Amino acid sequence: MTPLRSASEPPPSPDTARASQTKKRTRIQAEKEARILDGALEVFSRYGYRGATVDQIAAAAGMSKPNLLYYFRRKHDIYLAVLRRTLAMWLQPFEEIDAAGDPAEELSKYIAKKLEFSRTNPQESRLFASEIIQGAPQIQGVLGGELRALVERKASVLKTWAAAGKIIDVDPCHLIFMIWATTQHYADFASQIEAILPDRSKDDVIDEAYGPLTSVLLRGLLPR
Amino acid sequence: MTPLRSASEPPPSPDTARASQTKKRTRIQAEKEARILDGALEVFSRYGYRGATVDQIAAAAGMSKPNLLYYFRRKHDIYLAVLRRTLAMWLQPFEEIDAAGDPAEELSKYIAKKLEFSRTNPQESRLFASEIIQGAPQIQGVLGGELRALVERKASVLKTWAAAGKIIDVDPCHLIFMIWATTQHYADFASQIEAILPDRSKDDVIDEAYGPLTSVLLRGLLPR
DNA sequence: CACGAAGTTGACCAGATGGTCAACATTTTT
DNA sequence: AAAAATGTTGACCATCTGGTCAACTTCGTG
Repeated sequence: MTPLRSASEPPPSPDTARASQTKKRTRIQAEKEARILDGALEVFSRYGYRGATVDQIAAAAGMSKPNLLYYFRRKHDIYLAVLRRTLAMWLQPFEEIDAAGDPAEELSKYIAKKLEFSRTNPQESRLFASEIIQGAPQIQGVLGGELRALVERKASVLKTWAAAGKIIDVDPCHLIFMIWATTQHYADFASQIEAILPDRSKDDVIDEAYGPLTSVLLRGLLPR
Repeated sequence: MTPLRSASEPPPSPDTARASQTKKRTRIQAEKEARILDGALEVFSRYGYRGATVDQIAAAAGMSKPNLLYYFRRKHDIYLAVLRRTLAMWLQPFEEIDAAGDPAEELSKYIAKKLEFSRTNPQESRLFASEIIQGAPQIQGVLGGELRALVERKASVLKTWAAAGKIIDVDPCHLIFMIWATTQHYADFASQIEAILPDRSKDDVIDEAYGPLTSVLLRGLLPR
């Protein structure tokens, strides 16, 4: 199981692939690597790791396969790079929950941010979901380390709020899961939603979702 | 796009594969086909359609590849068969929501059933999720047909309840999505949950989830 | 038990896939 | 402008994958 290195750490071994070089990047490197990550996101989010092919990714990135492999020597390296980028985006709103803020406002802001993420980054959401459904083989470490610590920290914030009578007193982890599940659903299960509500655009559905989500979750969470 | 045929319909063309024969099935057929579907569920739910290999499925079913292909001529046929079985299981609790029942009780029963499905059939849940994340290429028809009609019917039940002041008045489709998302989360994202709550068993987590889920959702849904 | 039907498999095939490499092209540096 | 570094690619290879087939074994039934 290859661990996820942060982009700033040096590569562990000699590696001619350009994407792993820590020294200065050329203009072309930066541009091509960005295109590759975008193409890879598209393909991996649709087919999962094993279902995606390097040829597909190269085509999506608008370059030849050998050219792509000049920047990322292995399919696996591309996957780790997109996954790392995605994980960072996924985590950010969660970190921003402010213990000092008003519970109702903080939670409704968090719900709004997660819903907005489902609108603007559905592929990232699906890539993440796909990795987890498949047992999170590549990011187990991060989930059990960084994410777990973060959840514990935020859970204790929710506990404080509960102790102060500001929200109801139930296991905060499950509250967090509820928010994750309901908001990510609009990205991960978009094709199901589209089939069920064919007359409404994806954007409209997410606009509509905001009301029911906040009203049910906040009504359910806040004391009367 | 191959449509999903129901198991009782005759095959569309001459087909020597045993699984598609409508006439009498031998003892061996029934047994082997069941083993294949179980093995296929295991593999497809873990790797998705493209990521799964026929060899893997054969191994999981405890037989040789040619032997497996004697019962299902194509990988695609196996996939459709498991998916069909899964879809039926997935739909059943939803159909059982009773318009004449008490809203609070009906909804809490439905939540309990879905949560129980996540406990007893996590692979089915993940297979279904995987298919939908990948754009539902095989079951678009069913989603836009049967499921859509079913959702419309149940949505109008919720609307009736809302009109009678028995639940709050928000778009019922989004309420349904909330219940689906929160309950399925415990199967689909099990590996994430396990990483975050490593001390609790899967079964315990689902036991714990029942309280927060019903209390938040019902508090959020029912009038004060 | 005999005979046809059903079930099983090793060997095989064509195409797809991840990855390499030598040769060539372009960009950057001196 | 020449040299060095960086970027690009067609052709190629080993392996994997879905699927076939002829030969063989086992099963059900009169």
